Amino acid sequence: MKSIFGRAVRVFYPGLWRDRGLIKGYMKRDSYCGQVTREQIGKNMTLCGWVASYRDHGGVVFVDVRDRTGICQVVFRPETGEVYDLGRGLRNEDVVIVSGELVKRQEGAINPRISTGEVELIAARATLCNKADPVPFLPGGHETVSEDIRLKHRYVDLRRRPMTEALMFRHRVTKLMRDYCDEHGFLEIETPILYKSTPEGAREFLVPSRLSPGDFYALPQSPQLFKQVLMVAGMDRYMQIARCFRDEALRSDRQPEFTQLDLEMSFVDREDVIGLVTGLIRRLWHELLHVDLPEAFPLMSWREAMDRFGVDKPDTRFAMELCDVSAIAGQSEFGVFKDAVAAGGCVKTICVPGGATLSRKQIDELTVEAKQFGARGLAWIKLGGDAGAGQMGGPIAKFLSPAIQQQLRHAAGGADGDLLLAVADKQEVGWRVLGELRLKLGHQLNLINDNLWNFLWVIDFPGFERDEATGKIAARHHPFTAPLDEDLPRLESDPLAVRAKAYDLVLNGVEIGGGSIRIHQREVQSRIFSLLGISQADAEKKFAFLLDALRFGAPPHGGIALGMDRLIMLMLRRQSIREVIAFPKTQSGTDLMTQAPSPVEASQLSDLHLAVVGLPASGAAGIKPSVPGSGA
RNA sequence: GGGGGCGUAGCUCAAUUGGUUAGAGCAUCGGAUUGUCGAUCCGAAGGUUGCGGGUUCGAUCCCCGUCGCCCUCGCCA
Repeated sequence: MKSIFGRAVRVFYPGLWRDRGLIKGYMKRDSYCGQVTREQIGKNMTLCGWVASYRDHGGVVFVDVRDRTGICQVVFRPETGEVYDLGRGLRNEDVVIVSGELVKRQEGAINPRISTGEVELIAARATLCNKADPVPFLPGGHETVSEDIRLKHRYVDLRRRPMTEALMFRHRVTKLMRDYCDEHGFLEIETPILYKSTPEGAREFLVPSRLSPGDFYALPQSPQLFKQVLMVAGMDRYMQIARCFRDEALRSDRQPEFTQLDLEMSFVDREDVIGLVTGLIRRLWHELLHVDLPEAFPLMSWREAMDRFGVDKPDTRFAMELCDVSAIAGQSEFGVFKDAVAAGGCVKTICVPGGATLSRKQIDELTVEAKQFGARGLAWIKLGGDAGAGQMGGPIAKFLSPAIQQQLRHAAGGADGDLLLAVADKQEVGWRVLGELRLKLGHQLNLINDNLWNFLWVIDFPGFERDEATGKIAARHHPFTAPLDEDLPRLESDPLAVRAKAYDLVLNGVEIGGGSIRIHQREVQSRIFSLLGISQADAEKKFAFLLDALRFGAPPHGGIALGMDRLIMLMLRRQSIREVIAFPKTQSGTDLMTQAPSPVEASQLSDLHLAVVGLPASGAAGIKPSVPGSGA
């Protein structure tokens, strides 16, 4: 059999091993534990791995040996002397090399629960490479170990089957992405990690410069500007599995450093990028999940997404869509509705199927939720129920005439037994509140079919929005996003109505990627800058290199970035991206295994011309608890 | 930065209204055991109840503070 690693690894130190009472012999792995099969019965082979479990019957001893591919049972027999003695001394997570004949298991001793359960290796030679201390938890255990323990001893955690599989799966995803991009003419090009600070958007990690005292690099939030420069440079198509950094609060689907599949293409329009990425996703699902996705994913305008689902990343696996009933509710005698519509706002509803059975307490909880998202209150109407068939119940029903009630019921598509929830407010509040309640209720009422893979492209995003705090116009995506051609004339007259050539890829209500066609004309770029209140001087200062590049021959170009961590999390149906990242950080940005971040030597600080100031009184520079939770 | 949950043996969890020496399973150690596979049986060892303070005759339990982890809102062009 061919060597797995393609080269022999010299690890044989006879003297050392003999001193430790180990078995002599030079053995090189020729098989992986999880890959031994019936067809190999009768062959001699050598396995390497970790002791997953041992069962000592006084005579025969069974040891399950595990490597990243799986588990194989090894049998130690008394007649093998010192090999047997070694075998019966093995404990969990000891590292061993075992050679012997692969045999068919006896009748009745077959274990159908593991793929190698029909065979076993009869140990003829064995080497104990390293005795393991008792591990904090067993990788094969059935109990759920708390996440901080897992993170602290990640090397043990990664031996657990689900984690090993996640990392192997992740490898296949990135491999396939590279292959696909290569087939489509992309070049993989690295971009700098030490980058220039561009204080738009997310907070950046800063890196002090020793050679330029007082100056700083920043870690890139994404390689955005570099990939555009690569297009100007004529590379035509660029891809990178790129690490990105953002110093913002963490969530279960957010890490301070994360990975994107970053793409950029020249001489393309929106449809080209969408088509290419759709093809990539279809390939991934076909080859890795054995699911055939439709040839094209639905396109939905941002406006339609907001009107129907209240969010710009709709989960279309269930209905319960938003319904604007302003025209009807504005005619009613219910002051809250009437006033909201009169003030230029709206009345929106969702119809909760079977929701009439919700208790008053549950509805009150929804109201609390609604207020959290900015609503002043939540109106509710029960259809049918105590009020009688075809009637409406609840505190506001009495303000609604029979005619209005009929129209409402018809518009919202409700039937007896349903619950109407209504928000009367500004349009944005209506979207937000009902969009969030829809998702919450969708989960709560089990309306979501977990087997669906509902992809869609959200397009025609607004290019700009008004910053609530400053009142200024701000770019929604980034200031290099091209507006739709037909909206260009309105850039100055009605900027908030200008739509962008931006697109997001959404899967089951999760944004897994986004991109845009960029501006490649100087004239358009300066109009955008003046709209955003960025002076020529400011623009030069912040983005000089990009503006220069645009002057010296920029092709039309556009691209996209896919969030690798989220994508793989969804493919594997994990609850957190930490389950698909080898060494993730905690919610407070610390690494429990390495204890990063940590204080540094005073000399390191002085080399960098840095001084630590403004720490809380108790925390003098360089002093903090060394081990979490230990109080040490 | 705000809100919430959790913190007891190496791990997963118990512990009556605040009451005697804080228990169990797994892991570890010793012994038995020749077909197990979450092996089984007998025995042993293992604890600053995250840390600090307070209330009390008495605190794992109640109160305050603090640290850590998770969820969530803000935040993430």
